[in-house]
Amino acid sequence: MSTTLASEHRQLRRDAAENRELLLAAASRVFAEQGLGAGVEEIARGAGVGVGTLYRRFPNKDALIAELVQDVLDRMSALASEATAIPDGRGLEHYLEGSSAYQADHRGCLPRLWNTPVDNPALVQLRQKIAALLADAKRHGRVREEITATDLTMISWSIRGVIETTRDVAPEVWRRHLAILIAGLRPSQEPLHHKPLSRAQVDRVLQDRSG
Amino acid sequence: MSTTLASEHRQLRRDAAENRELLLAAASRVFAEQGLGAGVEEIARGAGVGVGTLYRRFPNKDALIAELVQDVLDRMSALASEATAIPDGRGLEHYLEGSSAYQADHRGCLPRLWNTPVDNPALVQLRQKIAALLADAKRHGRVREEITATDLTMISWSIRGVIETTRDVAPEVWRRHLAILIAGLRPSQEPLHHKPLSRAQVDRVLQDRSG
DNA sequence: CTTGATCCGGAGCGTTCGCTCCGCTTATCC
DNA sequence: GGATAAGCGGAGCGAACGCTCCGGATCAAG
Repeated sequence: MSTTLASEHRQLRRDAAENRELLLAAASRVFAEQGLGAGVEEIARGAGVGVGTLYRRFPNKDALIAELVQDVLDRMSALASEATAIPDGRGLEHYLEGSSAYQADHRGCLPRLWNTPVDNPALVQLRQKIAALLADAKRHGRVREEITATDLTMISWSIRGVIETTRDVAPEVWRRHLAILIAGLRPSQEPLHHKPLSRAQVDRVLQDRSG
Repeated sequence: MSTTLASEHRQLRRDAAENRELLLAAASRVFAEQGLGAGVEEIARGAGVGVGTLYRRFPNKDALIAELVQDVLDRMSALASEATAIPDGRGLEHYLEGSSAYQADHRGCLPRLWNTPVDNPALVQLRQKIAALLADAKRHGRVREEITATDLTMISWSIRGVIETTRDVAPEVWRRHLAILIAGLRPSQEPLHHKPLSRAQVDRVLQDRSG
């Protein structure tokens, strides 16, 4: 009863707070291994608690997933920051490889972004970093001018499709697919002929997934 | 009792045979609209019959899906044949666009290929046509030598990911994604650095999906 | 027309999955 | 240590889905 309403949620009993953390850790692990389709029972068992406890800490499965989004965004942001240090406009390629590798190791991590509001500060910040990487790549002539940030989002979705399809048989082929995509980003005589997604459309894709 | 055992399945009563066709037509339509997740009840209703009838004609849902594979393969083959007539090595690009457009209009059509045996004659033939298109594209310098037929399969999976993600918001953006991919296939100074899938790996991906 | 094999509809079974409810336990405060 | 609010496990609910079963309808051969 010591915290004010301003604080996110009221003080939990020590055991309850601990279980909450155990649940988040178990969920992260189970989702990474099995994808978001993993059952709540398995997550609870992984945390050493019952499903009842899970549902006392989180209103539903989606809310539990939403809490994990921050981790993904933080990891992506870290990757983007690392990439910023890379010279000659190669940072963008480095970032695309790193974020794809992360996706490959964490099954449900991209669809997990479903539930984040589009004005999530971490997301906004990540987008800024990616935009900077893109601008740098263009400046060094490694990416053509007509490529937009939304094209990079689309590329993520595309790589996700390859990873999901091939993970069991050839867990590293997405790298070849990414190489082809990167080659497609290079300056070229042939324009692309088709309009990119607008930012609003990307947001709607992310949002529509929640319902 | 007039047909010999050589014929696929014994003579059905007229009403039964008719219902069988109605079910296939309904399944094709419902799967195209809703994807393979559509319930059997809806398919039966679409055909104007009960679920019992569906299960008397087909041992299970997967078998019903498998019967539809032939349609998809036939359509793809037709597209590939059309593409063969296109000059200057542009046939491959035409085929990729056509098959992607077909996927965009028929939700479950690519995962539907799950259930086809890898030695399905129609599949073998389709692969030959695609290989010819690829060779022609290389001959005209529109695609680099290191690209393999399995890369094209991987590209299909990738486009499928984009289509599934964006269909509701921007049903045509997959075209931009494909344009980037095609640009990535063009001759280039930079080699791809990563090995392609082997044919056997592609087959295993298709096969593993059935279980 | 009769007769019997064939086929039909749809209620309902078993399973899976997200989620709730309740009798018992435990941390925390005095 | 005693009181009590908070927390706990897991049986079980309801919905969704693939599939089965059976009493009654229907086609077609004689």
